Amino acid sequence: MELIMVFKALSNETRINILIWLKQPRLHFPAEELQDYDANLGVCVSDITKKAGLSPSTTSDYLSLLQKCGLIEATRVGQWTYYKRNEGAIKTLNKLIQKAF
Amino acid sequence: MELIMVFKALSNETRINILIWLKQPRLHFPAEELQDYDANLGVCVSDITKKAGLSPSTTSDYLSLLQKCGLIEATRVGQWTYYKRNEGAIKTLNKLIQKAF
DNA sequence: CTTTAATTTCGGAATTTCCCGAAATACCGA
DNA sequence: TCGGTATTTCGGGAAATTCCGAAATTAAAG
Repeated sequence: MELIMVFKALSNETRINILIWLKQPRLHFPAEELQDYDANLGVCVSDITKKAGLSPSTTSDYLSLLQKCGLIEATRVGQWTYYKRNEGAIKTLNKLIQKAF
Repeated sequence: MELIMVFKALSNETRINILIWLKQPRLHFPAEELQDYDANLGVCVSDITKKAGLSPSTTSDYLSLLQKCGLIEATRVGQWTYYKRNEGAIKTLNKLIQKAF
């Protein structure tokens, strides 16, 4: 968990929002898109793409950046990739920030 | 307190370090440079410049960026500008991060 | 096997950030 | 007022980031 990488990841409005959306998917995504959220898989890339209003490639880039620094995790199921928050890592991050600053 | 501005400010190694150095100046700056730290003024730009190993102009830029997003505050005394942490703002930031993520 | 949908990878133009040196400004002391 | 030190402002080249579209990849479905 590189503190500086995390801050770079979070210094972009869309990426911050993705993390917030994934905290409460039910609040931020249409119900019919959330069948797999209930299975604890997360939300798939195309749903996040729609919500973000960016191109699929950019959204995919952002998601893998967030994943690289540990904030979210991916599960591939068939042709879909589901992303959800890594709550453990986020808790660790909060503690790290508390300690460092 | 713009969360995104704060993250941009913190996505640079030197600026992170400045915040950490200012948390415990006695630990990070030579004793003879700290007369004014005891007066609760903070640490002056040239001391921070030496420690950072960057040019005075860059250091000055960084300090005013950190100030703009509220993380530190400046006191001008004669020809010196002293910077110290804004502990209140940093506490607020921690809470904000806790709440948002 | 072919088509179609979901996602990722890659190349690149536009924009922003990094960090410097030169110049300007602020302030003090002689 | 003049010279010297501390700091800030400004212009800009180099490097990184933003975000796209095209192409490649993966996988389901017909």
